[in-house]
Amino acid sequence: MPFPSVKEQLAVIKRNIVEIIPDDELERKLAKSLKENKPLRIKLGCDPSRPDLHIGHSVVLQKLRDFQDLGHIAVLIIGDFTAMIGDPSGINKTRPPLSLEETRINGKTYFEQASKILLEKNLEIRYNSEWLDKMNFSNVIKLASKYTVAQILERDDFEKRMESGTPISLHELLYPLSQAMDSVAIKSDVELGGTDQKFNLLVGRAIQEAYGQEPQCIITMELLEGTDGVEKMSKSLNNAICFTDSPKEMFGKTMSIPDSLILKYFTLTTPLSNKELTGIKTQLEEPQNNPRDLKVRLAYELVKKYYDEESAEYAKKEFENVFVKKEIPDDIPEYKIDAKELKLISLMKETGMVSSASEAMRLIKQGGVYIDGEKITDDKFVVKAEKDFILKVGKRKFVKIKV
RNA sequence: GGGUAGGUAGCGAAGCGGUCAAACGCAUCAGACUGUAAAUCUGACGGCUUAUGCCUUCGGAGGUUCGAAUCCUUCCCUACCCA
Repeated sequence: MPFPSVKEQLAVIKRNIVEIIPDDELERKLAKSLKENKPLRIKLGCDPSRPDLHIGHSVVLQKLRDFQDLGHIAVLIIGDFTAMIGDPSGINKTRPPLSLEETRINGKTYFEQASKILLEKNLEIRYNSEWLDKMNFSNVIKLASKYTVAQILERDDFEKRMESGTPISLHELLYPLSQAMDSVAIKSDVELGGTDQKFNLLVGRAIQEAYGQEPQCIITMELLEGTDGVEKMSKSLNNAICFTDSPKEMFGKTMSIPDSLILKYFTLTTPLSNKELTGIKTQLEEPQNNPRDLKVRLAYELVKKYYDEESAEYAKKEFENVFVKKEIPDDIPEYKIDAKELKLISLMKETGMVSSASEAMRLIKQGGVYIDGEKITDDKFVVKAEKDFILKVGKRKFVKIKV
């Protein structure tokens, strides 16, 4: 008997989620699957236009994994079709449409990263161009007839954009429907998503019903704020901790999150048990504890999860060295220079530490540039290439200059 | 199809013939203080080997003027109202 009891399953499923809609329906589906010994199909859609996964994504991926562990089928939908069209939603005009090939490549790296969390068994990967690309205009009209303008405009961001007068392209109104078609195509029983996806997920229910299917349950999960502590984590906002970040980066970025997020990060992104989480909560409330120490633990856990214990240990040590003891990190990029003498400004530009000479100048004047630990304040400083040295720019950029 | 209001640096938003590389706010970066936290303070924030200098910017293209983000023509784009 592969499936645990409904009760046991629900206990796992309900951990760290915001909402199940409708609650009792999920229970029924689980009971039925148990009775028929047939796994549920759990859908998660992803956008391959940005192939870098971050720990914000991990929240929902982890939930998908939970379902896998319970014996259900995870259906990962790569939204290559959508990515091919591009998503010129008002603000995001710059996002270029991808070619089919690019979406495949991204889809692949997406999967590679996701496999840090997902199991290979009980996994089905589907590209939505498989069915969406085949729809002709009459199919689209038929689909569009199943939902009303008023219903679509209920969506929060549409409403806001209407109010503020930002443009909404017609095809954007169709996106929720195309996502809903994915649910129809793969006959999903449950769809996962962040709370911001609630609307889209609900449309999925309506459309499945309109196409004569039993509607999926939806499960929404908390969104994770980025390292800035305000905006939701996103690569383009530059506040993301990515799966592909090096252990050191991952550790450092984690250390920079605001205190208020420590518990949330622990809860949503680490495998700690409820009991351990309670312990952390208590510690955070006790004033004699420095929240920094808990962040160190958090950063350690994260690196351990995405790499291993050894990397975590190393990242921690490096962090202590560089930022607490103000020492130079072990491994820093190297750059070889040929000239015997070189203006510091040129060097900074050449090594890519700054993007313009003006910026270099500014940094020097502001006291953010060090050579072998010595602050350089003269913007006309000329580097003499006699021996190797370490150039430090700003808080965390180092380069070793080789002669 | 008709009308109205608009398009300014990463975003928001002033400016409406010279003193505009363009106020202000946010974001960003650096410095101080710290726990690479928050808050706060200081400074920077188009480019140029930093200059009381030059170059490129105010939707696009032309034009008027000694001089244009500011005026004119035209084109493109957006929202709103009417049909």
